Amino acid sequence: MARITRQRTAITNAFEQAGRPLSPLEVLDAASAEVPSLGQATVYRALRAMVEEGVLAPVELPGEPDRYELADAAARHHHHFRCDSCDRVFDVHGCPGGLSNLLPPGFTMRDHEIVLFGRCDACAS
Amino acid sequence: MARITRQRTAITNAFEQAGRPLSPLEVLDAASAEVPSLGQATVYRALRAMVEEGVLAPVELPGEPDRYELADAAARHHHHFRCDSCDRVFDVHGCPGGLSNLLPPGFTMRDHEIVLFGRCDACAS
DNA sequence: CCGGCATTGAGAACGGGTTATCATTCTCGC
DNA sequence: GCGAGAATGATAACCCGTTCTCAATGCCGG
Repeated sequence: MARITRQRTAITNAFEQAGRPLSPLEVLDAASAEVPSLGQATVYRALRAMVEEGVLAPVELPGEPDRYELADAAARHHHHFRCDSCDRVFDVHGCPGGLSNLLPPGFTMRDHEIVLFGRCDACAS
Repeated sequence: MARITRQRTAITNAFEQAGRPLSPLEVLDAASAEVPSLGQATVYRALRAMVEEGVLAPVELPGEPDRYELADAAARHHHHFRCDSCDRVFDVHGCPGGLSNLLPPGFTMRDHEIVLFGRCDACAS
């Protein structure tokens, strides 16, 4: 995984232009505009490689296939919003905090995840 | 789905004794103590029927198969804790609130989910 | 206590997301 | 510009949770 190919460039562009977590299929759709012959095997290979390289971070939501987002975006603590209508996922910045107060006695918290569900701005209208 | 069988009774007992969300396999393990011949098809059938009857509610967490919990427990707003060590899921009562403040402009929130990760009391020691 | 028929259980089949295969194509060091 | 070998793409295969199949079992109304 060292060579810079048209396919990898198109995949990277897809993430930079989207600015939100993308599923493998969304990546395929977006990058296909740039490289029409793009196959899903290539997308999966690239995603895996980019996660190993630390360029992408996986985003997993309940009951759905993994999505991915650029690691530098993931580095800033944030959560996710999933639109009921278009199924797209968006980053949500900020965090209510105080979650450790909810823990039962004897439990210790390492991390937490918050997912909001509703309608995005495009679908709300 | 009208008959009361040993299998269904054992499955119901498993939930009442556990007091936490159970995966189909956890249900199979627990109820097998009471009905050794229990098959997984029966567990899946019973879970589906009980969800349709409104007795159970599904609990979905990122990257894992669905779990289920008694509907009356689910009726009270709560969230979930997943132990890194034993993979069990527990209910967590309470909610930080104020999540709608995190929404980007134009977005509307219908619901939210919070999952805490860490070690349960049994695994912390 | 019978008998109809819903339920069960073992195993096969399914479905979707993901990964492997392998001949072909393309990148890039030289 | 060459050539080694990495990357690609079409397709088959895989994984694993879930559902189906069907003969055997067992619940329960009468």
